[in-house]
Amino acid sequence: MWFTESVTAIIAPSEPPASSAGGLLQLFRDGEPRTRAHLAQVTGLSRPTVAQRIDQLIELGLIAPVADAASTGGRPSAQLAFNPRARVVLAADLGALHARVAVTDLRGELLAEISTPREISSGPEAAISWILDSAEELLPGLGYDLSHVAGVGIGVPGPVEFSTGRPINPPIMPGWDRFDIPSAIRSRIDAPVLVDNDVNIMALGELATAWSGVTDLIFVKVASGIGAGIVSGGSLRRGANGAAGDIGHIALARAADTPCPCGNRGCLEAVASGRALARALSTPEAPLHRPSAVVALAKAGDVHAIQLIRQAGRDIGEVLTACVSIMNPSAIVIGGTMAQAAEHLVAGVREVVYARSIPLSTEQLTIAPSVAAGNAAIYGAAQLAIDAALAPERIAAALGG
Amino acid sequence: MWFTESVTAIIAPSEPPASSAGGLLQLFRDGEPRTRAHLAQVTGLSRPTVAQRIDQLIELGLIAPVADAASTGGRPSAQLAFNPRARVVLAADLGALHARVAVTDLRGELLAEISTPREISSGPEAAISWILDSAEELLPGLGYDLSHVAGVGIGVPGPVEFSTGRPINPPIMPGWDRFDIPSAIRSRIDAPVLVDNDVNIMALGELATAWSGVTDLIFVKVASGIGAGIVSGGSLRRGANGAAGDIGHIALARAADTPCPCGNRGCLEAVASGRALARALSTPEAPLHRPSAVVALAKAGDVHAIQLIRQAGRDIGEVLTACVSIMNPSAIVIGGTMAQAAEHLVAGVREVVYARSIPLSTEQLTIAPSVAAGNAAIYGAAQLAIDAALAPERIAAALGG
DNA sequence: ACACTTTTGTCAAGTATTCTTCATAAGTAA
DNA sequence: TTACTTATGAAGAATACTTGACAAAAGTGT
Repeated sequence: MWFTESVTAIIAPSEPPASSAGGLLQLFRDGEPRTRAHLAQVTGLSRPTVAQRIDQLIELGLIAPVADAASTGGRPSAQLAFNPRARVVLAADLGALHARVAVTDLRGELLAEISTPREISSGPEAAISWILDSAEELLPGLGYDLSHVAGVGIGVPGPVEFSTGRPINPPIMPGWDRFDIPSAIRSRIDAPVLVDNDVNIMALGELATAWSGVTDLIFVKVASGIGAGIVSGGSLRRGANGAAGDIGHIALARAADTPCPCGNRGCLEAVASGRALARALSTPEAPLHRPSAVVALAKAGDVHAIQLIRQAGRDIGEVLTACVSIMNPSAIVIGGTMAQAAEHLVAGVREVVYARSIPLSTEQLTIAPSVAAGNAAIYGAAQLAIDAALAPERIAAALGG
Repeated sequence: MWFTESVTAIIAPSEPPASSAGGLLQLFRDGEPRTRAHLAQVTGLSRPTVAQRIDQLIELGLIAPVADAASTGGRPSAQLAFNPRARVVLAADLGALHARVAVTDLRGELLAEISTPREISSGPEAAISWILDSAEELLPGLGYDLSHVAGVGIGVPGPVEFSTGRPINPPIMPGWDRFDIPSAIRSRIDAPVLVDNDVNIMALGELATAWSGVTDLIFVKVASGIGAGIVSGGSLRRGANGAAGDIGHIALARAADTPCPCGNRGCLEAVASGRALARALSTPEAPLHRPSAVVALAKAGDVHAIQLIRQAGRDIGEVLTACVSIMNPSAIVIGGTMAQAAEHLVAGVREVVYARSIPLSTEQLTIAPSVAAGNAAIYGAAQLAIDAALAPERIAAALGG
């Protein structure tokens, strides 16, 4: 059954020919301008055909002429380039205690955003309304309205069934269980809506921002908790239940006796998360509640805080060594609140990973702090939306309708 | 650069339209017979178009008419089915001390095979010759010759650069480093040649044999050493250096002080592999050299051996718990020599994995001994060859030439 | 200013592919 | 046997793509 369906999807005519206008558009997504002659050459299509496809894309506004190329002795080629401002996408990052909505262009460039403290526990209806209202607030100033939104990407702090966009038993999102987020959004926006958990979204954002060309990457978010987004073979791996990358609850020898809120003992998260560090640094006189407080101490030069962060890096490195052996990635990126003290954290991770792994696995391995940093989630959400919005089948539909 | 190239590949005309004859063939690979009308419906193509494609496939012999379907009141539909005997593939499994070659049909059914003790250390030229000579010995009896070989799949006991089919720094394959296996085979067989390490091949074999429909599976080979083949999102993940799945050298708390031949201490393999168990059970009077000897003891009811195997299962389970958290597979399959004592090994694995993992990850997780067992490698090699042989672009080429 | 080069854009014709239509074949039910 | 149903196969119509050609555009060099 699955087989029949999946293969049907491959050969169904709804899937446009790979060399359609949509396929041509993919070539432009790197932002490089191209001439029609060049396109005809690389695609193998004839010039009239390319010209016709290009006309369609110009019609949609997705491609626009730019300054001509330098002449090579005769008439200079007219150059065409992707027009990322033809439409916009909505990117939303919902955290436990904050929310952020951004409008980006089709390259993922941030055009405007609203960020506010906001509790996810106030429920899905309110959150979705807030996203949509924020969008309607931001768009006019940019010269757009809801009808220009080509896609919506949303990150939430919990597990999500990606195919339906519904949170599944999220521990910190009361009222969200199996709530149909895409339908709620689509009541006011006619565009694809993609929902994923925040860590996956951040992995995508980091990948798009700083690691284009990398096909195997692990993004580790170290904040209150610890999680990872796994990119393998060029795309995000979500696993059978969308639970892939949940490295916070892998057992750590050093943590054997420490209880973890998950019910087990010895989880990585129980000793190396921002929450754990905050607790360890708390004194009755000066209790610390947030991971950011730990970072602040470290930045202020507090030796104890720095030592603890470094040790947390080692602990995380211990678990990442297993990840490296299993996945053999070419990059490990450390993000999340605690990565604001990245130097100490990354140093600890490197120390352990390079010491423990077999040479073949670390030969091409880079371990680095997140480049996208605080913007990883919003960039990732935008990326998810853009990929859906510019998929060839969607372009074909736009031309057909 | 990478981007341009990969997208070019997508839209290049050499890539046949998804609805080509080759695409149609994929529908038949499940073995179910189908009518032309049904095909037209599921593909969205018109009946004459389907008929023409089918004619091409019949021409190639890949599709053949079978008994008509029951009439539904009028003329009964002619049914068509995949003809797995149109051609054959060669599957080879080279181990450290044995070698095996099989001829299978295009469904992976074993038609004939040769198996022999053979040292991989005798070098690549001799091994390749042996494979080819064996093929020429087996094929005539089946009514085929080398020209009917549509693909060759080879498993070797070491890391391989899959894209080129060359072993890379293999520890136990002296003389094979960077040897171009596909070229050597192609000197006598004009067909795609795929080479991969034995564990990956076994994972594919197991997947094809017993887990069709499963997209996320971890196959663990427990023999002299310990390794895993990772299937995620429906295909094998090899990682950045082809080193993915190397779980034998993940650190294990219980093994902290045990030295491992890899140079590190505390590797899983150092305490839970067949080699380690054989050493642990050896006495000066009765030294054990092979994992199979350990299995034999267990089968004979030796309590100490059984206890050790069970503990090895727990140790492996410890590492697999990390794998489960990272990949969230829906199946873990235990294979390799030691899996001949599967009940004890799997019991140990289950004990730890189900105890340690978070519920969401284990919700749909099956842990089971290999079904393909001793045939996993040869089935996997066949599968690799078949997939390459029946790829749409190859069908298109066959029709074009 | 003028000839030359090179690219673009477009048109007409030719080819290949796919769809539509219709006659025919092969069964069932009365 | 006859009427009816359904699948098949072939011919013609429609569509999409390619080829080749050519005029126009926009540069360079004299």
